[in-house]
Amino acid sequence: MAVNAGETEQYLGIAEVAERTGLTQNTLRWYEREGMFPRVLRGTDRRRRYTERQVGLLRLLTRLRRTGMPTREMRRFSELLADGATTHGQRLELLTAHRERILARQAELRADLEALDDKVAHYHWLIEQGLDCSGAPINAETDTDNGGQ
Amino acid sequence: MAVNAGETEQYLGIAEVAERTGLTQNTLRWYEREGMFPRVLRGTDRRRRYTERQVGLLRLLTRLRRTGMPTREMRRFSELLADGATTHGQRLELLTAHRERILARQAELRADLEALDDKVAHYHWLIEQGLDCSGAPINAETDTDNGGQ
DNA sequence: GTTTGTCTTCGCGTGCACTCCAATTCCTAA
DNA sequence: TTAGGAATTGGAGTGCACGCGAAGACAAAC
Repeated sequence: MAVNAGETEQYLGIAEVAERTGLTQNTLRWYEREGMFPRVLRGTDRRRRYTERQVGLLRLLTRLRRTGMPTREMRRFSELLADGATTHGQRLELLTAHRERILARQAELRADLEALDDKVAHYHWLIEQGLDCSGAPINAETDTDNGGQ
Repeated sequence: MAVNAGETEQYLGIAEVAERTGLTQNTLRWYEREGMFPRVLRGTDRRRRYTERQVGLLRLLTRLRRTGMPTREMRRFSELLADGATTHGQRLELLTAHRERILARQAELRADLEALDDKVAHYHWLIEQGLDCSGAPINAETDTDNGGQ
């Protein structure tokens, strides 16, 4: 430990950032190499020194990725960041477009969950009817179930 | 067309099933080959003949996959189907476990969407303050933004 | 009876998002 | 001064879920 022993203490080493963001060290390096994250400042020992602000950005990126944003869009976002305050509009555009995808995904999930619930209810019903526990009655072909609707 | 010309008409060709399930023909064949779907009956010409019931099952499998079920679990489910009515309990178990995952995913999505909304609001505010459109004022370093709370 | 078109099987190829590795560098502790 | 341990780099490998193309079979159309 004590990555920031001889320095300002306000900078974070990669190990701590990994722990705080849930990303692995490998992923952090890979994001940076591939341009998904702006270049991180290095100390005199060539090691990465993250700021609190950058950890915040990583948390945002984690959420974007987890909600299905492809890496090339994260890259695009990172480029816009590097271009400074003149790109706020474009960043907003990118984020709102992604927001729409999340909403669509939520609707899809809801519908899929509902269908699954119907199926679960159906199985509960079947079991209550005694159609389980190796007392297989009537027909026992390959497609004995997956009922109607 | 006319896959079921010389036969009972109640069977469906792979093309129609692909269209009705949203899966490609490749995926349908692959599911079957890899055991994610029970063996499909063949006609005299060796081609697949699906039943309406199987289309229903495919729709369920599509929902399971779309909601993140790994293929080995779909395989497991398919095996249970082949074992007939004695496995209703195990199928129910598998489906309810997956249901829990969907609920967790929904909660995660909600939280991520909320964070994104905060971010979007932040950018709206920034732009209203005039911090856009190449009139970059104050500081224009690499990390000029992504503010904490 | 040849063409056209759709299907078959088998197996290699692809895209994405990491993940791991080897060789090296640097700081700290003994 | 030496050893240990954590971090660095570039590049190769992995797992998942398909995608795709070749070679051949068969039915209906011409």
